[in-house]
Amino acid sequence: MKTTSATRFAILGLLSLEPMSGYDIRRAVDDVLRHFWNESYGQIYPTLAALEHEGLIRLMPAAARASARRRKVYAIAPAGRRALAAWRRKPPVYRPFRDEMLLRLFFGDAPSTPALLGHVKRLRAAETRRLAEYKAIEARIRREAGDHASRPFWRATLRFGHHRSSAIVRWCDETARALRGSRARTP
Amino acid sequence: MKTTSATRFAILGLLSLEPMSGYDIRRAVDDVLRHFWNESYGQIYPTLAALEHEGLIRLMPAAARASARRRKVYAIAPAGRRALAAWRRKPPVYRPFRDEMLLRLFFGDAPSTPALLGHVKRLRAAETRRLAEYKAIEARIRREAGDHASRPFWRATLRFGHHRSSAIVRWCDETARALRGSRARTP
DNA sequence: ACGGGCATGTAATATGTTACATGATTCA
DNA sequence: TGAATCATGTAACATATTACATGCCCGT
Repeated sequence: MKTTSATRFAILGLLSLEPMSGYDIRRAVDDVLRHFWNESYGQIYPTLAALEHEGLIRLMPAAARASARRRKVYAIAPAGRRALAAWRRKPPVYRPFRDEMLLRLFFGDAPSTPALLGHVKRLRAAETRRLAEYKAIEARIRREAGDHASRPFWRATLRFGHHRSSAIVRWCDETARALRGSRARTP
Repeated sequence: MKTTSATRFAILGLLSLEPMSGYDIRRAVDDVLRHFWNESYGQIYPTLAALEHEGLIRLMPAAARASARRRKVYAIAPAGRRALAAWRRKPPVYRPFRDEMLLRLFFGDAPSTPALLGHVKRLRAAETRRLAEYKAIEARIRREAGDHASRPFWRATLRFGHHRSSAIVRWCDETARALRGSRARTP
């Protein structure tokens, strides 16, 4: 394996906060990393097995687990913390991004303009929803992580989302105006 | 094949502008779609074959080709134009995005702060470069596509990049300030 | 004559999602 | 007791990148 994937570090990162099962990790990703990350079970379970094999995480003894269920709770090992720290300092590799909405827009023409305006409108609604979510998360961080050492970092990622979504909303408004205008000029 | 991939439509879209070879398509993607799309030869050539098989594009006769070289130039077929038009109107499927820089930042701590500030600084430089590129492309559109019907659509995608990059630059500045500040407060 | 760009294509590999199989536990 | 949720795992499939193989054509 060549493994340039960040999946293992997302998992290691979450385990650095507290011990978790594969199921917990999935939930944590969906709950807290959602705005800039995602993982599926198909990635999580095999990666967990590999990480344990490499000694970066340890399976906690059943006795120490919260319930009698057959959950498998993993904790990060010292080698895992070191790997995480090293990865954190490494400049992220650039991943070219793809945007299907922009692709549609680029190949737009007069007859498709109403449909494209619909795409823009839906995007605007989605980004507006995100802005509201960010506000809720910010309140939650203030409440639950008042003094946590990670707070400034969590806040920074949140602010990224805020800046990004605000900019997209502004773009949607500008573009709706421009496209309605050009449709009027070119009937 | 289930084929929800937009690759075929990126190719169809480019061929709707003018007939091209696989090599040309790769160059066009890198040249004009670069800011929101990418394709590799490994995708382009097999997709071209499939598209021709389905009758969405046609191989132009060698005689009609610009040079005597063994280039294979494809033109979009009427069925291809129809498929492109139908796709254009379909709301884009949401693809969750992943940002490795934000992932690093989220799992940041005091000792890694200087490295993270480095990531932020490099991102700022990259987005600033993009802004300059957008300006150059805007001038080029004005020059080369003064009256082209696609101009409003091309401009809209460009404006998206502008809004996005500007917002990220602002976030970088804000975040650099915040992280330097919290490093000072938590030594 | 040869280096660089033009040009097509494939194989190996990486990465990821989705759907399914399986079953335990909890609670109304 | 039955539905919802917890929980683990895998197989099939989809998508994409990278590296390689191959060879032509043009200008110096």
